[in-house]
Amino acid sequence: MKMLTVNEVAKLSGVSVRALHHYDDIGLLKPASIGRNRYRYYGQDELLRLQQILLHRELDIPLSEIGAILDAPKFDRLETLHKQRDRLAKEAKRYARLVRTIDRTIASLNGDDAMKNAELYKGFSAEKQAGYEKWLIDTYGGDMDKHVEISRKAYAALSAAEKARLQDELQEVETAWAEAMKNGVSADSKALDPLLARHRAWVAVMWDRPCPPEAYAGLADLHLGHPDFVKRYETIAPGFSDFHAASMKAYAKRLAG
Amino acid sequence: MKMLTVNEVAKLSGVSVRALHHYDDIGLLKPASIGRNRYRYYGQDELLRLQQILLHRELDIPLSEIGAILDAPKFDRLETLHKQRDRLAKEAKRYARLVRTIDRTIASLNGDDAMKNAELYKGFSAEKQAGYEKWLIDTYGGDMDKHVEISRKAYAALSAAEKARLQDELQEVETAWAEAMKNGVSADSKALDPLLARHRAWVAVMWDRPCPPEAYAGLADLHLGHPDFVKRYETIAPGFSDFHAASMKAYAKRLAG
DNA sequence: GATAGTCCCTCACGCCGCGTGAGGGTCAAC
DNA sequence: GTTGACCCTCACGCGGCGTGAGGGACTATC
Repeated sequence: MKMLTVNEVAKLSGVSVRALHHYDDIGLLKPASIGRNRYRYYGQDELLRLQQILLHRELDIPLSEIGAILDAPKFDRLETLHKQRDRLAKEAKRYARLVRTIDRTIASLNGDDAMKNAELYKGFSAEKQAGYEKWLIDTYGGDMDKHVEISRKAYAALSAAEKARLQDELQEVETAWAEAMKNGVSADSKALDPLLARHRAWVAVMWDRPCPPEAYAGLADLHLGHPDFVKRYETIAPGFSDFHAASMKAYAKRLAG
Repeated sequence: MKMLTVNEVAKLSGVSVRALHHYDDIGLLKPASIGRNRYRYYGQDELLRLQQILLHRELDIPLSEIGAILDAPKFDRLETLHKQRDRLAKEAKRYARLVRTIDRTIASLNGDDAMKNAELYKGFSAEKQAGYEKWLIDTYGGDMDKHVEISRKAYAALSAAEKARLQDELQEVETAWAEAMKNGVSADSKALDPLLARHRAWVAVMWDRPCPPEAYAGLADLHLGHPDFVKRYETIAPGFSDFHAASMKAYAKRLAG
C-alpha cells in the first residue's frame, strides 16, 4: 500500500503542510501511521477523509464541527446538510442584500432613489408619464390610458413579499447581464437569451400585459433616450446602457425573425 | 451638548462595550473627550462615525481598512464602494453555488441524479412511458411516438456541459420558487411569472417542442399524480409539490386567458 | 454619611485556523 | 560524505473581539 508524506498529500489536495499538522494536532485527520522518524504517513482512507473535510470547510463549517459531522452516522449527515443549506442560503441572501444596499447607496449618491427606480421601469413616474404615454401612443396608437391605469393598480395590489421578489428578480438579471458584458459576451450573442427572456417576462409583469418583440425593442430605444435610464445603467457598469439596449434589440430581432 | 458613556452608545448602536474599547485602542473610534475619571464620552460626530463603521463592518471589511476608508476623501469612497460591490457580488455567487452543490448532493442522496431528473421531466422513464403516452394521447390524440423519439434523440445530442447547464437552470428555478413559497407569495401571484416563464421554457427544451398552456397545466396534474414527482418536490420543501402544481396551473390560466 | 448597586476603568488571556519562522533531524542521490 | 530537499517540534502572531479579574466612580436610598 502506497503511503504518502505530508508534502505529497499537500500537493494532491491543495492544502498546506501546516494545515495537515494542525488537523493532526486537533485530531481531525490523523495519519494512517507514524514512522520511527516521526514522519506522518497517509493512506487512501485519509485522502478520502481529507476530501470530505475540505468540502465541509468550503461551507465555512468550524473544524470541530466537521469532525463531529464526519464521525456521526450517515443518516445524521443528511439533516446536517439541510441545515447547512439553509445557513448558506441565508448567507447568500445576506450578501445579495448587501450588494443591493450598496447599489442603492451608489444610486442615491447619484441622486436616484429606489422608488424612482420602480417608477422608472413602470414608466409612470409623475413627471415622465406624459412623455412616456406620448411615446406609447405614437408607437402603438390607440388608447393607452386604460393600460396605464390597469398596470398601476396591478402593481399596487402586489404584496410586499411579491414586490421584493420582483425587485430581486430584476437585480439578479441586471447583475448577470452586466457580468456577461464584463466577460466579453457580445450584445447579440444567443448566450444572453435566457437572461433576456427573464427580463422580458419581468417587463411584462410590470406592465401587466404581454411585451411583444417590437415593444421590447422600442423599450430599448426609450431607455437610450431617457437620461434617467442611462444613468441607472451606467451606475451598474460603465457602458452598460448601450450594451443593455443593443442586446434587447438583438433579442427582439431574433424573436421576430 | 449631550455626551454619552460607553454603555449608552453600546445600547444605541448595538455594538458591545468591549468593541468600543477595542475601537478606541486601535484608533478607529476615539471618544470625543475623556473625563478625569478616565471615562470615555462620545458625542454626535462619534455616533455618526460609528454608524459608518458598522455599515462597513457588515461588508466584512477589516477594521484597519475601514479606518483608512473613513479618513479618505469622499470621491475615493465611491470607488471603494464599487470595489466592495464586486467583491460582495462574488461572495454572493460563491454561496449561491455552494447552495446548488448541496442541493445536488441532497438530491443525489435521494437517488435523484441528473439523468433521472431529465427522464422524469421528459416523462420517458421506462416504467412510466406507457402511462404518460397514454395520457398524452388521450389528451391530444394523434401520433405521439414521433415526438417521443425526437425528444429522446434531441436530449441525447446535448453535450455534457449543456446537460449540466440545464440541470442548473432547473435547480435555480426550483430553489427560487420554493423560496417564494416560504416567503408567503401566493401560488397564483403574478410575481411568479418570470420564474414560471423560465420553467416553461425549460420544459419546452426538455420536450424539444413548444409547451402550450394546456400542456403546461396538464403537466401540473401529471406531477401531482406521480409519487416520484411529489417526493422530489417535497424534498425541496414541505408543501412544495402542491404549491408547484397550483402555480403552474394558475400561470397556464393567465397565459390562456 | 454609610451602604448597595450599577456603572466605569485597565490589564490580560482565550478563541480559530492556520502562516511563518527558528532550530534541528532524516532521506535520497551523487 | 556532502548536498539539498524534505521532515519534525515548538512557539509566536493575526483579527476582532468575549470574558473574566481586580479595583475605582457614580447615584440612590436609608
